[in-house]
Amino acid sequence: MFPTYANVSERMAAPPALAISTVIFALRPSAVSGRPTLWLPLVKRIREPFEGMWALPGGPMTQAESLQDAAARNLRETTGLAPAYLEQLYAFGGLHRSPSERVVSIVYWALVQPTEAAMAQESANVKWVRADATGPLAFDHNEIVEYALWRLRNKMTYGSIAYHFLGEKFTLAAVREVYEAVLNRSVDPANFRRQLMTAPQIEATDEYLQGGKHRPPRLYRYTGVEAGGPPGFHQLS
Amino acid sequence: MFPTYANVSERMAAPPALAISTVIFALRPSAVSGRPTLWLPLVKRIREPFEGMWALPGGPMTQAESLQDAAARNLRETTGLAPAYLEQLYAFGGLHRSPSERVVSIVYWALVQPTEAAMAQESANVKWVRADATGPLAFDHNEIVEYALWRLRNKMTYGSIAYHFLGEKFTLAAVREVYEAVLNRSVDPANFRRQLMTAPQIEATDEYLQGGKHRPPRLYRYTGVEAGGPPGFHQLS
DNA sequence: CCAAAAGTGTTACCTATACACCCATGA
DNA sequence: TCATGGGTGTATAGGTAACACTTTTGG
Repeated sequence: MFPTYANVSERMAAPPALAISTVIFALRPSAVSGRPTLWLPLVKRIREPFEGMWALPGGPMTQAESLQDAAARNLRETTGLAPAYLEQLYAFGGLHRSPSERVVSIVYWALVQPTEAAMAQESANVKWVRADATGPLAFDHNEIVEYALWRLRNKMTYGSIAYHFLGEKFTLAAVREVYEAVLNRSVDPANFRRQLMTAPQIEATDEYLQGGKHRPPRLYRYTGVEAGGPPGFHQLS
Repeated sequence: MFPTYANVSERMAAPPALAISTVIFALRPSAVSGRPTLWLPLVKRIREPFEGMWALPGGPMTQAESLQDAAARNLRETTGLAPAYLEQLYAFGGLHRSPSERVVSIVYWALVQPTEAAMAQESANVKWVRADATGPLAFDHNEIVEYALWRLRNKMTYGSIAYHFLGEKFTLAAVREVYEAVLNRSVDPANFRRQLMTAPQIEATDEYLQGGKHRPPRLYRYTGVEAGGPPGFHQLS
């Protein structure tokens, strides 16, 4: 099963195991308040260590994929969705993350647009939970989720990733609800609207969202690109 | 030398090689203008691939060290200096970064305070170059340096890492010169001074820097901590 | 006294924020 | 018509940038 080494020094020089994990965020209306809240999927561990506990989706790194591709595949297999946003979070490599062997995990975080069908794709081994109430997780995954939340909030405050939670067309109120859900505070609708209007990447359509109880709001479109990385580095591999 | 595998599928499942590299920034007065500029150390490759070319300091990952420790050791061995600032940059894992085998590199970036002695620690296999003129490097190291520069500038604009380039006590003009060197533009001394003064982490001493040609400037001290990570995550492993 | 950097004062402008107000629609 | 969210107007405060000005030292 494992490669054998001729002597001790070769064994010491062997690389740690390498794994990929993903923190996948989606926005879903709360059952109680109806307002959107942050959710993420977990998978149940079916072997030791931490057998039976919930953990972030992930798996061992293979030779044939780039890091980004491995993370995207991981996301697809877990949620059935294509990533609207995918970015590297951090490489975790502490000595005692896993009790059995040394594992270095490269963690990605993603935003997906929750289709009704895909969210229902739960099973005995996959469940979605609120991001702020995951319960105890395997390995150091609680820390990882906390850090991912911090990065998400940080990017949200000045950045334009909010749109990746939404579909092609959206109301400005929907964008505001994304902000409120992620930052966990209320935002003045009037000022928020003006801030978005000054951004050249927001384009008004001539459509209105019908079917609401009140005045139909105008729909807008996001025309920016912003891949999951710093500007000028279109595909960091 | 290399472990052998029983069949093809096991070989495919073998992990990629794992390496650590560091981008080490130091500020040194330019030979021509006298103003401080950004420099970094390179090492000459003594084996294939890219034998004879210059590359970032680095080496294979070992079982016994955390990622942070491995990077710190790497830095010490190359510069002889302790890191004033050390933070993970990115994990690079493209399929064709190395022509021979698949390598995933976890790259750290560091700031050091250049002592005269340490900067002189050059040899046939180690040289310091200006960060904006490294020449062609081995592997994808040119991209990595570019990305590290982008992160450095980004953190500098709002953050407090500038002090890690300096000693314990410094003049406000010295801080300004750090900004100007990194951001590559001039900064208004009057406004810059006021911005720093409002920051509570800057503490005035009652000492003045003597020996200059003009009015002796007051010395200040930095009392913040800011480890190399996001707030609340004191030691991401 | 002069040059030059240290350090202070003043003003214009821009943006975040608070909040009053009108508009359009379903019920 | 009323309730409610969509959308506009406006006054205020705080921060940034530009730049004139005073202070203090070495030569």
